[in-house]
Amino acid sequence: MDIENSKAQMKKGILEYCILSIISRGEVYASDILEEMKSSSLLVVEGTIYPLLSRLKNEGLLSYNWVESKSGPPRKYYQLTQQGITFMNELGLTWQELVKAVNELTQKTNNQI
Amino acid sequence: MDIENSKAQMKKGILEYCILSIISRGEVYASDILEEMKSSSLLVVEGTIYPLLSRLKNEGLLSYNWVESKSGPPRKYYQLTQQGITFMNELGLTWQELVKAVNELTQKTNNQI
DNA sequence: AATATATACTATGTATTGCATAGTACTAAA
DNA sequence: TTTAGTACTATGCAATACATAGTATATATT
Repeated sequence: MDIENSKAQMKKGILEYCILSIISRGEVYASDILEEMKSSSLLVVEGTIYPLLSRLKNEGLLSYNWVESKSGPPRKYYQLTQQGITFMNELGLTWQELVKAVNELTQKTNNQI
Repeated sequence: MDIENSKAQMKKGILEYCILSIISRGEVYASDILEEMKSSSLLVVEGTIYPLLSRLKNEGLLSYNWVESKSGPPRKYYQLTQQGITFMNELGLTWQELVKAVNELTQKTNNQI
């Protein structure tokens, strides 16, 4: 039985919310997001974030500008669309409800073990 | 863009923890768990819970006794194994760390929007 | 007694998602 | 010109929740 796998499963569903949240603070490109997630101990890798950004863009939650870089190929700087902002706020509510529900459910337990 | 889907994705990774937690309070069978989850606004359905219980049992986190029922076929009453208790506690730690990390990450944001 | 209904568990297939991996393309240093 | 670093793209795999259909048992209804 692998705790690492379960840990990864827990993380899965909230990546979307975290990434929208990071982008909402100001324009960033993929590597900025990777950095930010790493520093929050929510490790993510390239293979995860690029497809996710593409998906969110295709769904109309994000848009981007190409920006030239001095140290390599151009970068996609992402920003939230109006729809993205709305969606992020809904995810925030969902997250809070989830935390509340899980904490209530599991605290009943901890008192008895 | 479907908020319901994202909501479902968030829920995915924590079901395991919730179910172990419920079982740790005392022996229950599948329908008890379904009831408990529903009353915590963490809706789950049969098709989810039966395979999950089987998986956890095969992994050695749960064991069960057959108990006769007056209103239908016999029931599997589950309990945690020692390994299951250990694992549940690890999941609890993981959950708390995750909540902390996500809240810190997203609160930075909310202050600026 | 025979059928219908409710309950409980089983089995199979699907969709979504994170991730591993390999590949392309561009810039700058060596 | 080659090498290293950076940024994005494309493909396939594994894990999980869920939909759906099916099997089996006990009680209720006729």
